[in-house]
Amino acid sequence: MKKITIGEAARQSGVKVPTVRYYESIGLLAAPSRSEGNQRSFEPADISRLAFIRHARELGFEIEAIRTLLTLQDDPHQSCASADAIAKARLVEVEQRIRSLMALKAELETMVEGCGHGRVDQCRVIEVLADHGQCTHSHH
Amino acid sequence: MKKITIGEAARQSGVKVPTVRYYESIGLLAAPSRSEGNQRSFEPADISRLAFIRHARELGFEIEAIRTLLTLQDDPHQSCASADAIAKARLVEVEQRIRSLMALKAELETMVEGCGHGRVDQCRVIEVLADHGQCTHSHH
DNA sequence: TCTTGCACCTCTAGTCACTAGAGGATGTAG
DNA sequence: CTACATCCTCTAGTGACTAGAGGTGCAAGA
Repeated sequence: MKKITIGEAARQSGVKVPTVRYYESIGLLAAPSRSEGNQRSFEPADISRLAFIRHARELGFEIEAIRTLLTLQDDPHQSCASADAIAKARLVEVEQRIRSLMALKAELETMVEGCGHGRVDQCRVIEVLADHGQCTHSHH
Repeated sequence: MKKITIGEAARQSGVKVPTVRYYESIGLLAAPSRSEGNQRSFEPADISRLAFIRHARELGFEIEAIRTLLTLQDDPHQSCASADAIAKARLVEVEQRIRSLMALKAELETMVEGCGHGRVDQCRVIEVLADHGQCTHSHH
């Protein structure tokens, strides 16, 4: 019976206040009931949902993927094959992203090590950027 | 003396045609001379500059960082300390990003492994998302 | 009771780095 | 000369928010 304000919901879920309103506006969260003075009044289930969304966002899932995941969660008798597929796809993406960031890290290290803190014309940072500019290496 | 069209510049630099125009519009690339019929005519130096930008973008540098890097490149008698600082900051970011992606990968693996391809109410993917939802772990 | 002051409301516009599309002009090969 | 690719400018859209203007609601202290 205690009314949960948007500020409280934000604090408990870790989602910012304007973001909660944004999620409502795009239909990721059902519009909550309102107080006499037109203020949103959330229920505990909304907090869990917001926390779910936040966690999924932190894991890098896109809003549309989260929408699917939430639909699945709303109907627990469905097969979880799609949830599994979404997570697997994300795993592949993440593995790819890690690989390319490792390559990038190596490249940045070469730059930074090579920089003797002299003038720009001897600078490895600029040089590496310019030199590799000609190459056609694959993008993410 | 041979005129380089925007299409040719795009092909040689690996930057797409509309993106070349976009870079010109934000002042990252000087406006090139024009043909009688108002078509852009680039010089070889523009191609190098575009390739430099492309490479830096692939390495995840932001446009404003690239703008600084380009200013530095334009005046090679400056100290390269700022180029070095930019690259170092980026390296720290990348290392952090790799660390959090590794954690994410582990979490996704738990999800996917645990999924017995049954119904949603036994699904690890949904469960992990919902359970960790309550926790307050640091973001990106 | 009044008033201070924070939290809430809606709405629009801005962010970043492009990308897409409309509607029209130019340049080149056959 | 006629296709047709390529070019031009312009506006608007993307994702996932974030910021700000201008106003209302509400709880606590004087």
